[in-house]
Amino acid sequence: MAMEKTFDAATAESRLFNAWEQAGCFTAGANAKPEASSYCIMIPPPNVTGVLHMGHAFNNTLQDILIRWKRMQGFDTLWQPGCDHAGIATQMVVERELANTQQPSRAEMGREAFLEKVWDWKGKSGGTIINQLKRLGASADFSRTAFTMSGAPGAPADEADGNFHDAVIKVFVEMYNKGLIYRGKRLVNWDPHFETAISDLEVENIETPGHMWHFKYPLAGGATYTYVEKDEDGNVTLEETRDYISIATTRPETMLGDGAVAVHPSDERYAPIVGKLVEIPVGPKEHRRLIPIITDEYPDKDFGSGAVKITGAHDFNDYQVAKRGGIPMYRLMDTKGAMRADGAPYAEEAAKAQAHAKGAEFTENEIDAINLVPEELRGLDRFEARKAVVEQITSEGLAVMITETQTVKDDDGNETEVSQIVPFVENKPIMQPFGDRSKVVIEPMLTDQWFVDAEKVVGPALDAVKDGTVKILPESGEKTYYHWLENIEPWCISRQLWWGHQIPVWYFPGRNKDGSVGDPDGAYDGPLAICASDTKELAAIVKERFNGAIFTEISSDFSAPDNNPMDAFMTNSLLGTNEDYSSLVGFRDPDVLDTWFSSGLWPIGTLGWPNDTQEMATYFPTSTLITGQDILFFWVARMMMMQLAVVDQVPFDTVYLHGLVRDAKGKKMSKSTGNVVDPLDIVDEYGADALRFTNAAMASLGGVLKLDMKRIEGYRNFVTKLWQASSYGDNVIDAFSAERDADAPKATLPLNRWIIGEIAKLREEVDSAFDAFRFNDAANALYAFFWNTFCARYLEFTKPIFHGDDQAAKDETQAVYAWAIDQSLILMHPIMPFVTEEIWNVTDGRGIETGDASKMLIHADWPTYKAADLVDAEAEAEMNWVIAVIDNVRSARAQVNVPAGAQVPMVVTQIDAAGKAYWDRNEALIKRFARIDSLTEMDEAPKGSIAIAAPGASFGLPLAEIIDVAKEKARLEKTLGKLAKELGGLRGRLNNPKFADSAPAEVIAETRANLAAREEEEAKIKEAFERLAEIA
RNA sequence: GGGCGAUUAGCUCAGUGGUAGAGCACUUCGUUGACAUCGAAGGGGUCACAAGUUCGAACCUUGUAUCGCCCA
Repeated sequence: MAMEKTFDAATAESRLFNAWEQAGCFTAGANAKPEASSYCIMIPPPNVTGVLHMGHAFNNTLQDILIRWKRMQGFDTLWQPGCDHAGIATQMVVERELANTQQPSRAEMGREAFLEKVWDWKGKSGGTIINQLKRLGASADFSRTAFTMSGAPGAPADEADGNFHDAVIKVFVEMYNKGLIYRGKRLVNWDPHFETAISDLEVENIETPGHMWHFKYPLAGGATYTYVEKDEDGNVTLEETRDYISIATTRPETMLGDGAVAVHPSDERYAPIVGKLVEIPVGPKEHRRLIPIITDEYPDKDFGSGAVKITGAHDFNDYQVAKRGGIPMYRLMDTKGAMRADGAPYAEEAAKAQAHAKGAEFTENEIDAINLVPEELRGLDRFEARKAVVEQITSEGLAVMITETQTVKDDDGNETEVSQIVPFVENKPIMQPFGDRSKVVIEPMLTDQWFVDAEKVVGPALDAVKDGTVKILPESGEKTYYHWLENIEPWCISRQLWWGHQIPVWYFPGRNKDGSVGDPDGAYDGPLAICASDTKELAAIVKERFNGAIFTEISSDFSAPDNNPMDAFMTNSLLGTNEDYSSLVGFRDPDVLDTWFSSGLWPIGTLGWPNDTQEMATYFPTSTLITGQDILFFWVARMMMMQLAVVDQVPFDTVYLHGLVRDAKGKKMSKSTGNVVDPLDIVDEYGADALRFTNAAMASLGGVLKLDMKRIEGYRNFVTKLWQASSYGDNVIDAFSAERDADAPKATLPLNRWIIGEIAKLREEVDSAFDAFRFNDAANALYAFFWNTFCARYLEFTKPIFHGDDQAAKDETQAVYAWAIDQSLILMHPIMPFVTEEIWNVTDGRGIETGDASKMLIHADWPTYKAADLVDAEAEAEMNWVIAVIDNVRSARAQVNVPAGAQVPMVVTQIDAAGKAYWDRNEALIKRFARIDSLTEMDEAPKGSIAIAAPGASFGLPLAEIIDVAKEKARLEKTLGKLAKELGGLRGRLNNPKFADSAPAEVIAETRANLAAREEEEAKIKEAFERLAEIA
């Protein structure tokens, strides 16, 4: 059947994809050879609320290239797709939908009903991004699409069969029992909008306009000191008596929770007052707290006044200082970021804090219970409180004042300078943390959270990369990996959300034997906590531990009416004071696990662990992970730690990291800049193959990814080129009618022997590029081969054969042409699956219409032939000679303005035996493409000829009457100039005795051969130049 | 401030010690029967700078400058 004029990507893509999917081409193990090794890629699970963006398109193109390549090679492949449940993002999406459809809010409907809504939403809309991947041609095993919440309680029937939930819970319980997970009070990123802790990854630090206020903290009891400032040379520039220390802050509202003022130990200005007490200048005057001046390495002497207030509960740096110095950390805000309104009146609370400062013992929880917000600020939003605090301090005269001079114009236009004393407030940009979803300012907050003790599990993850078990590409990624893991922090894994894996820990509040609040064990001041994988296991633990006590659970949804954790407290406390419990009432921790905790188990969780599955046996450890370098820490490192901690094996052997896809100028794509490119728009306009080829060509190791539309257009043209060359084979030379074979046809013509060898070289190049994850090298090799070698040379050179009457030559060339196209399609298929499959199909009706997967290109055998076997050096030398003659003639003609269409005569003055043979065999071809009508042998070229030098031969075009002699002279002079430069370099090297001594023999031989060739060329051109000089 | 990286043709980028490359853009020419989403022929680079190692450096070392990214 004749090929259409052009490739219609829009209709072909969906038709081909459906045919592949229906024929089961993507399923695990499809096209595997018997006894094949396995090759597995885990998709980095996109967010279930996500839509496809360029980053996904790039990332998944690379994965698909590798999978298709390995699948064609006969490996037992699995590309495992799926999504993560994205706790915060999904809750946000569903809550927004509830609001838009006038349904009750999350809080109104309660936890259980809300989760039902989430599952409904997931069923309706959760598959968006996975379906979008199909538009790219992604050949993942969609029948295995996984979800990090599958199998969770409350999951609908179609999500209940997965067991990701079991895996997550089992890992938590095991790590808890091994002491790798603990609960504690620690500073976390708190999102006041969603009222949950969030991970560092979900925080965006953005520079925003802010203010730096300067306040005076008076020394206690009116004490004074001499404050001295010196310049670089030690000269005194300021000396005065002060009764205060000056503090600079961007967050005055946190002053209420200050625990100390810190200065650098080497700061001489404050040395006299270190250890003294200062008064926090806010709050009711009669209850002002006193805090100490301490030393710490953290303050920067040159920043602000050099003195820093320490608010351990609301700042990450201060937290470290407070921990080092044993400074109390007072929490000032509630979960919404408003100033606390709980607790006793301020006077009472301030007294507690002062008592603690003087040495009274308080537990962590007791300190946390202290509310140091004065009555008039309680309940205010933090930004409102900030204004109020600034106002209070300023009105009390405790702001640092400066003189500001302004020029003012009066009504008559006279300018006068007016000075006034104003509070010192610097307007300056400050880095502020924002929640990436909520867009509100993140509040560092001291809260109770669950943590993985990362330090205890980091060792094996470090070793696996250090000893080469796992490779990270590009190599610089390994350095970053070490740096982070060697300085690892505890990992906060609890989130105050409803959508997620609920933490499998139950609390049993009660009363200690001495009557104090505590757990039924009487062990410590928190409630008793028991970790178990489910309530059945929990009941067994309770029964055994408390002499046969029955376990009764109350709901942990304390937002529900009539449900209060105090119920459990009351019930348990009524149960007597000895160990004879008959029943214990507990509730489950309401928090859920960080989504990354489940994503961290993606490799084993998707393969069915903890069950002993065939997939685990076959595909784990997996092979290659391709992901963005921005989640090296958050995901890659955690997968390493968790898989090693849980199954004692690395999750993959190679990690390929890539950067962010940017616009053509290198700017980040963002909605606000308006430079976002939708990959599906590109697919619509240029076809998926063009986008994929662009992605591959951009993917140099460690390279920056700049997406340029011009480039996509160029690769769309390449798709067309491939189509046209195939259509020439089909419609013009009828190459595809005969039977063909995977092996190269027998060929006698040098042209055909040559292209077979070129294909073999290409196959090696493509394989070694893919092996080394150099997708760009593979793409460039394919592009250069097909455009410059196959189309510009081979295809053109077949024309004289089909215009001639040598039937044997025609038959052979048809066979070789068809084979070369087939091989090109195979080698290009991983990068451009659609157009290649379509051509494969229409040139032989193979597979797509019949649904026979074994005849589709996607399951064709990847070739293994070697250049060493298929390259014919003789044929190669001959074709290179022919090409050199044609190129030289064309170039010379163009430069001296011989009309391109003119047929001209040529003379040969000298030619060696090889050259003669080459000429004789390729005369028709050379004449056609060099536009030569005759060749005459002469001893000497006619005066005024154009000189053509070829290896072993000298030609001339006797066109004295047509050409511009001056131009020809200029051309030859230019060539001689270039040659002279090259010759100089080559002779310089060869004449240097040290070069002969130190350089490898092959380099010397190569240099000599090169010199000889250049010298021959120079001699010919000089001769021609002299001949030309004779006539002009 | 700490860590990682970059600087090569007008633009976007390859190039891990042996004659500086590609694509795009540019100039000139072209309705020769695969293809104008094309063809032919060209121009264009002190490889950021400086010093060093080497027979030989875009490439290795050190420093400087500028620019990114990540973490504070």
